[in-house]
This record gives sequence, structure tokens and C-alpha cells, in this order.
Amino acid sequence: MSDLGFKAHDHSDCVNSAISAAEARCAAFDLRLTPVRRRVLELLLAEHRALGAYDILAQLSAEGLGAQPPIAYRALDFLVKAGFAHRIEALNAYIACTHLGADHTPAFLICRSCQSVAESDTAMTQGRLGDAARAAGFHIEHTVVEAQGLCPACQAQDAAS
Amino acid sequence: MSDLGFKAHDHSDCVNSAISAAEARCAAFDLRLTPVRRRVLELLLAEHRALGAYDILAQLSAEGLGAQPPIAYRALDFLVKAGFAHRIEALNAYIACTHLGADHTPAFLICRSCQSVAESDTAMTQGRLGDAARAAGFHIEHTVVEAQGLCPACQAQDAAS
DNA sequence: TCCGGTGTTGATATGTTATAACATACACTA
DNA sequence: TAGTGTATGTTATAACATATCAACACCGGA
Ligand SMILES: [Zn+2]
Ligand SMILES: [Zn+2]
Ligand SMILES: [Zn+2]
Ligand SMILES: [Zn+2]
Repeated sequence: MSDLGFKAHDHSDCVNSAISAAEARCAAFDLRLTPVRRRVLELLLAEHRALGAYDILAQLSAEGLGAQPPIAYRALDFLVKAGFAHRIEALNAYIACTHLGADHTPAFLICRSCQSVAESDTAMTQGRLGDAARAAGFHIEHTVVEAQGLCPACQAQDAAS
Repeated sequence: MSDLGFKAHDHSDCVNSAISAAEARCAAFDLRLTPVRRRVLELLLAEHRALGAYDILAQLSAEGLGAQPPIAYRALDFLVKAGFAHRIEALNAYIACTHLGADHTPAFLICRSCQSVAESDTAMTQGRLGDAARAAGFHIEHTVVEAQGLCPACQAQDAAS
């Protein structure tokens, strides 16, 4: 479990270690972190916020790395398949993984005010949903768990105003 | 908890009671179940499957009830706000509520093969996600819990082939 | 009865997100 | 060198969603 994203931390460290971990994983599994893919990962890592595919695309375009939607979508697909990023269904947007390398079932806390996102963890076969699935004979392959609300900072701001 | 949608049941009964409950709720809360809204609810109730806004719109259009996107979206918004339907984020689609009237926090089991959807229940402040949120000081307002996988029927079919 | 507020619908246009389809470049290897 | 697989480049379009303004009905109070 991690609430990174709502907490102060050494973020350049956070970015560097994520990139290193991605490189290591690519080397280990024979994946290619090409320039576009690497840049998209960097963009996602820049803040603990979800970015839409077209936000990404605008950046890539500004940097001369490609201007058509598939450029962004293919890079994002690669990152998601490789486990370097996650898609946030409730926002139609993408975020860098903060548990890079570890096998995990992500869950997200999404602030509706500042759009910051923290990645937590669930065990998809546990809890009430797991019980319901077992009772129904349903075989879970993937879970989407996304909580929306207010992060600590935005609650404080709300209270102040 | 309910795994309706994967189980055989008297579906016309299922539809009728849902419509009745919706009517009762509209009467009680001074909401208006207008012809378009009622028809959209019926369409969503027809099967335990999620329908896209444009699927709905195509039906409405064929029946002369409106042909522009806002017609469908307004009706869907009403149904969702009234608690008569839910939006499935992972599919960008909508489904009728099977706990109509009861105050609840829905969770969904979505079959990737036959697209049928069963509505279950979660307690959003419970479980690991609730723990994570509390630890982070995050205030949860709404949760999206959607499990994707294979329903019992499709597992059987898979095994047979 | 008239009027103004509110809520619903009708219609056009536009914005946003995502993929299909096809062509090309490039690296590896048989 | 020819063949294979992966990644890119490019055009077009599909699919999902909202903004905006006009018209109309319904209801309570003047
Ligand atoms: Zn960080
Ligand atoms: Zn916030
Ligand atoms: Zn039914
Ligand atoms: Zn199925």
C-alpha cells in the first residue's frame, strides 16, 4: 500500500528509480524502451497525476516525436502491457505505476479537486467482491478499483475557504 | 449481493418489478419518468448487459423518440442520478440497477465474452481500499469497482471448445 | 387570466477519446 | 540476400460526450 502522490517526497528520486526499474525490466524481459515510449513514461512520471492520451500527444507533438493519435496510444499500450503504467477508467487517462516491477493488483485514490492520484493495492480475490464472484462462479481476470474523493491537501483547502 | 445476470430467473418479473419500483420512487421523490426516460430504462432492463449511449440512441431513433446524442445522454443522466441505472466505466456503457431503491455502493462482475454484467455490492469504507484511504487521509466520495473475467456459462463453453 | 420560473425536449454543432487500415523503416537471422 | 518480426508513420474514421440555444409544457402566484 502506498499513498505516494499525496505525500511530500523526493520526487526526482522517485522518477529516476522508476526509469531505472523500467530499464531493468525491459532488459530482463526483452522489451524495448524506445525513445517515444521512454518519453511517454517520463511524462507520466512527471507528476502523480493522470494524463489523457491527447495530453501526452500534445507534448510529443511539441517535441517532434509524433503528432498522430496512434503514436500516443501505442506507447501507452506498451507501457500498460509492460506494467509500467495503468489506465484510470474513470478518467479515461493514464498514470505511471508506483510499484514498478512488483506483481500487483492496483487500486487508485483519485482527488476530484487537484486530480492527483495515489496507487494503492487490493487483493482481487479477497473481500466482498471476491466472495460475490466465487458465489456466482465468476472467474475474475482483472479488476478496476478506483475511489474518487478529496485528498488531504484539498480537504484542508476546503475547510479553510 | 446478487449474481443475477448469470443465473436463470423469471426475467419478465425482474423487469416489471424494476419498473414498478422506479415509478414508486419517482412518485415519492417528485421525479418524472417521462416516455423517453421510461423507454431507456426498459431498454437497459431488457438484458443484463451494458449498453452504450449510442446503442440506446439507435433504438430510440428507430422508435421515433429522438435521434440526437443529447436525447440519450439526458435520459441516462437522469436514470443514473435517480439511482435507476449505473455507468460502467470500463465499458463506457450503462446498465439498469438491480437493487433499485436500496441505498448501495455497487460493484460489477463483467464477462468479457458475453458482456453480461452482474451487480454486486461493496462497502467502500471497508476492506483494504478503505484502510489505504484512511491511512492517507483521503476522503472517499464515490467508488468504481468493476471486475472483468468470465461468467460461469462462458467458462463452460471455453472448456468445451 | 396572465405571467415568470422551472424542467423537459428538439436541434445543430462541436469536442474528446480511441481504433482501423494500410504503408514504410529497420533490425535480426537463415 | 531474402524473409521475418517489431516499431513507426499517416490518413481516415469510429465511438463517446457536451455546449449552446430555441421551443414548449407545466405550475404556482399576481
Ligand atoms: Zn513521486
Ligand atoms: Zn487534491
Ligand atoms: Zn433479470
Ligand atoms: Zn459470459
